[in-house]
Parts: sequence; C-alpha cells; structure tokens
Amino acid sequence: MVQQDSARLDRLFHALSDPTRRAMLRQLADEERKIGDLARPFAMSFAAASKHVRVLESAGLVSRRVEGRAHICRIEAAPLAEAEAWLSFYAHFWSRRLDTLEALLQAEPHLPPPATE
Amino acid sequence: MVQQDSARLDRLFHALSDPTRRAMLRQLADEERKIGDLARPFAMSFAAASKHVRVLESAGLVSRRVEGRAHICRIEAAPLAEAEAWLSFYAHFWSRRLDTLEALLQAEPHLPPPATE
DNA sequence: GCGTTATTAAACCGTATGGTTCAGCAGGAC
DNA sequence: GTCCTGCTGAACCATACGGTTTAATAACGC
Repeated sequence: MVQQDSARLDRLFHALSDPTRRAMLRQLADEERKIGDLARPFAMSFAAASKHVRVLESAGLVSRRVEGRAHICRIEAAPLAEAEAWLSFYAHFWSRRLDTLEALLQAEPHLPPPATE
Repeated sequence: MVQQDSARLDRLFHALSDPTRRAMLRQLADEERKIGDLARPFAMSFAAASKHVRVLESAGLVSRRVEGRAHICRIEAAPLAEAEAWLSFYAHFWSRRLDTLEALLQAEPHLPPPATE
C-alpha cells in the first residue's frame, strides 16, 4: 500500500522534474492536444516528445485517446492532488515560521523596517 | 528569471522524486538530525546517504550547520511553497471538474445513476 | 493501389543517477 | 600523542534518462 503510494509519488515527482514535461502540462491546461501539437513548440524530435508524453502518462498526469491516427492527450490533474497532499504535511513547517515572524513583528512594532538594498 | 525558476523547480521536484529523500525529510520534520542519524534507518552506506543530503541541500530543502565534527541538518520547507504554488495553477483543474460534475448532478436529478458493474 | 501523416518501436549515444568502496581529514576522547 | 567518530571526496559500476536516427505500423486522401 504505502509502497505503492511511494512508487506513485516517485513517478509523479519525477514526471514534474523536467521542464519540457511541465511545459506540456501547461499546454494541456488550455485544451486537449495531439502529440504532434505537443511536440511542435520544442526543439526536439517527435520521438523524444512522444517519450515525454509516456512519462506523463505513467505518472497518471495525462490520458490519451486514439482518434484515427491521432493520439489526443488530455490533462489528468487529479494526481497533483496527491502531490499537494504530500506537500501539505510539511506546510505547517513554513507557515509556522511565518507566523512566528509575524508574531515577533507585532510584538515589537518599534523595530525599524529591514533595509532594502 | 523564469529560467532560474525552472531550474529550481527541476531540482526541487527531482529531490522529491526519491523515496529515501522523502523519508529523510519526514525524519527532519520531527527534529534536526546529524547526517549519521539520517543515514541509519536506511540499508545503504553512509556515503550514499550523504549524497542524498546534498541533493536535498541543492534543492534548498535542507540546510546544514557544522558543529564540531557533526553536520546537523534542518528542514527548510519554504521551497515547498514554490512547488505548491506551481501545483496550485492546476488546482482549479481538478476542482473545476468536480464542480462541473456536481452542477450536472444537481441540474438533472432525474438522470438514472450510472450502472455499477 | 500509392503517398502522406501521426505515431510507436528499436537501437544507439552521452550523461546523470544511485549505489559501492576506499582513502583522507578534522574533532573529540583518552 | 593515539584512537575512534563523523563526514567528505574520488574512483568506480550498473542502470536510467533524455536525446538522436531509422524503421515499422496504421489511418487518411487520392
């Protein structure tokens, strides 16, 4: 179970760790695209783009439907919720610090503002 | 600028894509740890664990302070906020779908429920 | 049929990754 | 000083990654 989750998170974060793949997701956020359309903006071969799509697919971030000879991709953002859930575990960690900072600032309003250089 | 952000996201997501490193962060969420303490739970050499810490460090997720011969690591969760900001761009994507589904269900309550096979 | 289009598959290449081992070095204990 | 501890660095290895090119497959236009 946990091991499965872990492997899914591996794939998910790995898929997101590449700028090309993030850009593809960005494209897919606008509308569904054929793989060829996804590939076009990037200075890389068709085959390379196709591989990227597969990585996104194996992470569950993209689903594909075949229409004739075209493979049409759609974003499946739900897995990102899993990533967000993971991150949220640590969220208190930075927000707590900000809270502390805020509390400090409110407690000592006489402090000079930080110099901006 | 954007390029810098992109490279930072690369490092960040890549750092998170390894289960060992995520487990290390989990440990550090409890309290600061020496690298040796971080390494102990894992069936790997000290050197390997040390490398993992460096990956976390280069992603900005961990900071280190040297005390005598011990290197003490602390979690720096702030970069995760950047990841969360990135994810949040796509957040409407899954929530919107749920909204749409809900709206559909409410608008047409006469529809038969989907068959469950 | 024939050619073009959209895509995958396979083989390859250079580099990065995650791991090892062994040597080295600095800090504390004695 | 000597010895252990905590850590890094360097060399190495197998595998994975991101890219290429070429070949193969399948669907559409004619």
